[in-house]
Amino acid sequence: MDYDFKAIESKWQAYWAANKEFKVETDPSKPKFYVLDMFPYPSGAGLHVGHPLGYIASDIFARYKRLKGFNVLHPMGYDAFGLPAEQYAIQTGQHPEVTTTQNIARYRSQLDRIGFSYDWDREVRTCDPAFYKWTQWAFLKMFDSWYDPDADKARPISELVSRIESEGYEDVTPEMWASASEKRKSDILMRYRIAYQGETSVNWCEGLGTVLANDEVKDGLSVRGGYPVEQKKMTQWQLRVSAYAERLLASLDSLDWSDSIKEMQRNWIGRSEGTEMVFDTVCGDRHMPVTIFTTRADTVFGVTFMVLAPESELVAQLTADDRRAEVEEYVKAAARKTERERISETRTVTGVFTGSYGINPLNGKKIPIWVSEYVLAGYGTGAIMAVPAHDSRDYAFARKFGLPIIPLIEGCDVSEQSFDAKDGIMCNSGFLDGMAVKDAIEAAKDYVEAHGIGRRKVNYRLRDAIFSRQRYWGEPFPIYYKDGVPTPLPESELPLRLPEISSYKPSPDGEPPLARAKDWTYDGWPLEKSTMPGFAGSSAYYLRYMDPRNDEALVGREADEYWRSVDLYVGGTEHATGHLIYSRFWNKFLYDLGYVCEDEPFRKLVNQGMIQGRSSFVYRIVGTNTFVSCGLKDKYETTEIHVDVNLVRNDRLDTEAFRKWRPEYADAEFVLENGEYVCGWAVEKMSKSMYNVVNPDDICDSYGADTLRLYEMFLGPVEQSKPWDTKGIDGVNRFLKKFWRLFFDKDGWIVTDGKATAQELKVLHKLIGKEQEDIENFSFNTTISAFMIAVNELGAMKCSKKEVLEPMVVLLSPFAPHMAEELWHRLGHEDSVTYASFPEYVPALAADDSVTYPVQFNGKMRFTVELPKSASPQEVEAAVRGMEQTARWTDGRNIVKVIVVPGRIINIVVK
RNA sequence: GCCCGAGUGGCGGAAUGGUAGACGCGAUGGACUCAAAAUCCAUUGUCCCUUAAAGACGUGCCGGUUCGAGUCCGGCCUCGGGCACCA
Repeated sequence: MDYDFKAIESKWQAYWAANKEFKVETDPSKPKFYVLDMFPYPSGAGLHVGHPLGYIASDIFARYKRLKGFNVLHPMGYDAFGLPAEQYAIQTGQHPEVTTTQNIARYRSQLDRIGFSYDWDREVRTCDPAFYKWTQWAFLKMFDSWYDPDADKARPISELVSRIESEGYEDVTPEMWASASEKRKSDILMRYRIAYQGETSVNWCEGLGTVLANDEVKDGLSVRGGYPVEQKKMTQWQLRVSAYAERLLASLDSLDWSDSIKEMQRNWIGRSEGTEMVFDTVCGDRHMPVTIFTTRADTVFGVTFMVLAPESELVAQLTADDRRAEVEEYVKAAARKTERERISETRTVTGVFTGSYGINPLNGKKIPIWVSEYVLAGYGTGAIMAVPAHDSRDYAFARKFGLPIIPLIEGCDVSEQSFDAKDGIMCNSGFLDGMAVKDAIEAAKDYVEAHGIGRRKVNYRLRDAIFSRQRYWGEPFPIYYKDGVPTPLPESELPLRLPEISSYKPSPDGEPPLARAKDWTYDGWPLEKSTMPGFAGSSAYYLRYMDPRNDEALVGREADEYWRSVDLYVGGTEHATGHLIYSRFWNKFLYDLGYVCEDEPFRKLVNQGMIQGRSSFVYRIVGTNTFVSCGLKDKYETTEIHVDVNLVRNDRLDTEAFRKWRPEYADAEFVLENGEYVCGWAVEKMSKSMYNVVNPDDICDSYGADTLRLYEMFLGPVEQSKPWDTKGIDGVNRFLKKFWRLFFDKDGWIVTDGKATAQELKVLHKLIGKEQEDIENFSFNTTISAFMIAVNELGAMKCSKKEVLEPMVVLLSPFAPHMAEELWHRLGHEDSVTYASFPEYVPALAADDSVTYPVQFNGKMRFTVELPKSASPQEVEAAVRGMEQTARWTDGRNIVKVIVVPGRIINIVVK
């Protein structure tokens, strides 16, 4: 009886769906485990074989945890707002919701074929009003909160208001507040709200007609679409993520994430400890204090000039009248440049002198103040003290404009380049002379603080997140403008639904598409016209899965306290500085206000690698329609042409299929080698234009979902990127057939009730031990190898005993659930194998009774000796020393010591 | 430039400091077959050699620690990823 994967897979997929086999409820009697995949954006192209890699891994883990007795939450949904659907809408007039719904249906059918154990009753879609109600709700909470630095957490803004009313806060006095207009009060509170509106320099992308967050821009181009991005001052909604910088950094240590992703987040947060220092400045006869930030307070004696960012407000105030024209010209030129241009012109040093001077607070020296692009307005104070001897950027600037360079470290050579390293002994530095740099930094900080010149300060690179997008297909802001004052919609009005509009383009006067909506008002006042960015909907979706149909709360108390946080999160590294920061921020905010009980959303994170494409090539002889096999192509002048990988198997071209592929190849001729046409290949990104996209549906058709699952895992470690290469898929397919043949021969079912031998039990228990250990370590490829060995051994022993095979089916079920389900039922079970228990591992049954020790002399392998497993290292040594008499082993030399590595090896050191 | 990660057969990849190359693919030979497919068996790192035995050499390069290093340490090289005027 043959393994008929088609019948088996469709049968059990239907059974699982009909019985809602993976439906899960809160069940305090069982321990919980929450396994989550990063939900996909349903693109029009559908899934290729790379997408399910992480899903398969997490599904194996989820199924394993169920067998281990956990109540497993394993949901799936769609990140459904986004650019491609909107751009398609702009081109075709098709409502993005229509496209999105179609794409979701396609994704769903593709996912279903692979046999995932999702609880589909918990599906969420970010574009569903019932879902985005809670995105809007969270925004309102952020609008209605401020970050209290004393409590070090977010608090309701009403607490700040009462504090201002009674005692004032920072520069706001109770009197000021009492007499302030509504507009003025709103402006004051905007400075503190977690979700606030403010003018900043934003990444404006003309090509997309919207602003973008920092993580949506790479190399000066938009990540989506690759359009140029420029800096523009605009008033936008923002999230005060920077208030959480320290907490986001500190709790990274407690997370079970890969070092590389934690490091990426640390770099993105960019904590830097330094000093803020006040320099007095003179512009004509006006004096003005200017604050700078430095991490090298020890180098103040080497300051020879100061630099302001072109965008800094200080520039206008510090420009002398006779320099004004030139400075303004420079500032304008800098503003005109796109981010892209600034990057491409890296290291070309530009700048202009302001005509004013700063006074070094430590030695009273007068130093010129310049403006240059290399100083950023958004970091620190937008002004720096320049120490050319010990900072490479200051050095380049000083060289270009002929400014003095004063070395501060004994023996350093600054004739060719600056000395940036923080080691050596200080000189030319007054009271710091003779100190080591590290001590001097601290001494200088102490001095500066003691003399009221400045204070210690920690700066972060992490910026607040720009939260407005000038687009249609996103969550509308629950905000309206009453007399021009941003006012939150009452919670009872949520969700605020996206209005229907006639065209998805920006309005003729350059406003976002929502400006086209009829009657986009609340209570007679205009509603906010921008929408939220892509990361809004994905920031708390993991919480919604816990309680997806709750109309009263994002997540109910009971569900939250049971499921708490995600135990295992699987997804790609591309979200390291976007989604994974925003989600952590969002979660910490909700935690501060008591809406969730865990401070961190994702306990353990596994980043699956990318599956690249493996493109195939044919070689056409120039000017002909004749194609030459790869090995012979050097004998002709040829052009390399991508050929659809689905026409190629094991690098051999199906020439008939090739002729039918395209009309122009219908009469193609071939020059073969050994009767075959061999294709060339290269690893490239999987994409339509390279004809290297492999659809999982095709693999399911020809090999089955179980083979696909096994093969994707067998390809190598989950975390590693690798090209998809169908070569080798026969191996795992063969394994499944062999497994099947333990149960069936050509006449049918052959499983017997006989008692298992010690040998057979050893094979079984070795596998149980190995699988348990490997799955916990997320090492699935080695488990599959162990499985292959076990099946080969059982096959060789002709073992068809139920006592052995039944646990084998359970062991197989996380990997090849369809086959396991079929066999499980044939073994007489009524229930799904989902409810089986993971077989108990008995190490004694897996153990060998004797061990073959390799014996080495001075590390050189000489012979082996077989000793009982139970022998202690001392007994092993005694046994070996007992053999010492056999002199030829030691060549007349004496044994110095015998090293016994238990269970492993014996090494005899001779001299 | 800075910060991570990785370099192992023809290929994908295994190896708590302990017989490197598990497992799979591919290849070669064989069995079964009229034949093919499927299946099964054997061989498969390199060199030396007619073959075998036995040996020598082998985990990017150079050095070190150790009885013993793919693994640990120091210095390079190459590739991949992230950040990039962050003072």
